[in-house]
Amino acid sequence: MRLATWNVNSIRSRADRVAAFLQRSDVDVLALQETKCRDDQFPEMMFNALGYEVAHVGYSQWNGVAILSRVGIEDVEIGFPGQPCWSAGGGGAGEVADTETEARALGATCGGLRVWSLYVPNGRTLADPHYLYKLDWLAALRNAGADWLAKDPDAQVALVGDWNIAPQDDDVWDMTVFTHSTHVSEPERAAFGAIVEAGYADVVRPYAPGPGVYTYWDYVRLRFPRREGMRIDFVLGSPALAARTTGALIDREERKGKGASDHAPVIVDLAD
DNA sequence: ATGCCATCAAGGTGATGA
Repeated sequence: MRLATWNVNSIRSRADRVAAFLQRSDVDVLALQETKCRDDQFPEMMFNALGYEVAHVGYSQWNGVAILSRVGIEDVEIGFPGQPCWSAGGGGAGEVADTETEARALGATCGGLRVWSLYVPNGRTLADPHYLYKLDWLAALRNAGADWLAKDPDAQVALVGDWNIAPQDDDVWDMTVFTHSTHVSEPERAAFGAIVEAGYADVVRPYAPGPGVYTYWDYVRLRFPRREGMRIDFVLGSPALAARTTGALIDREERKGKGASDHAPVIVDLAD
């Protein structure tokens, strides 16, 4: 089975590229992030025509996650247990809390594999409330993930998507550029490490070692041709899933040309 | 060995991204 994850930065702008990628790469299950649309706007029929079933959650032009599968989609779950809500404006006396669970996590069982398509909050800046939200979100994900393995240590679980964290210094092209930035801070790296500690291994890195191996390149300042990127998209697998992994790759080709997402797809091959 | 910011909704600009 072939599993992939891709932050597409708008599915409506990228639908043709995604369809071509599915066919070219022979992917069975594809998790998407940043679809940037509501459910009724998702170009589902185009993927149905290629043999894929679609599960999606999106409430507005922000966030949005999906799973496409040609090996079945069962037990679709919007959000993971304990997923924090984003809240703003609710702190002061007399203020009305503005809270919502954002469209950042979608689970589904595809061909016996429990897949979670995840779009971890960006964090914005170290001083921004969104940064604390990001850390809370990751801590809650760790707890949910630990729970799944406590209930079934042999579960085949894939936590995939845009983690918005560069866990190692080699995962950015120049650490000096990221001083006092999000994505590389110790609390973020600790939060990512806690999920690894809970039993979810990066199954891609052994097959795509750095330095200089990235999944994201900013649109500005020739970042891609200059090979100035970040490794922030990951497939973390439970022990049973990691044991099945036979290969992995980051598809840099998809970052090339007009109309590319700023992220490249990450692909994992699993033994049948 | 790629190509010099993109996306959305709303409005003619602002928010978001990492």
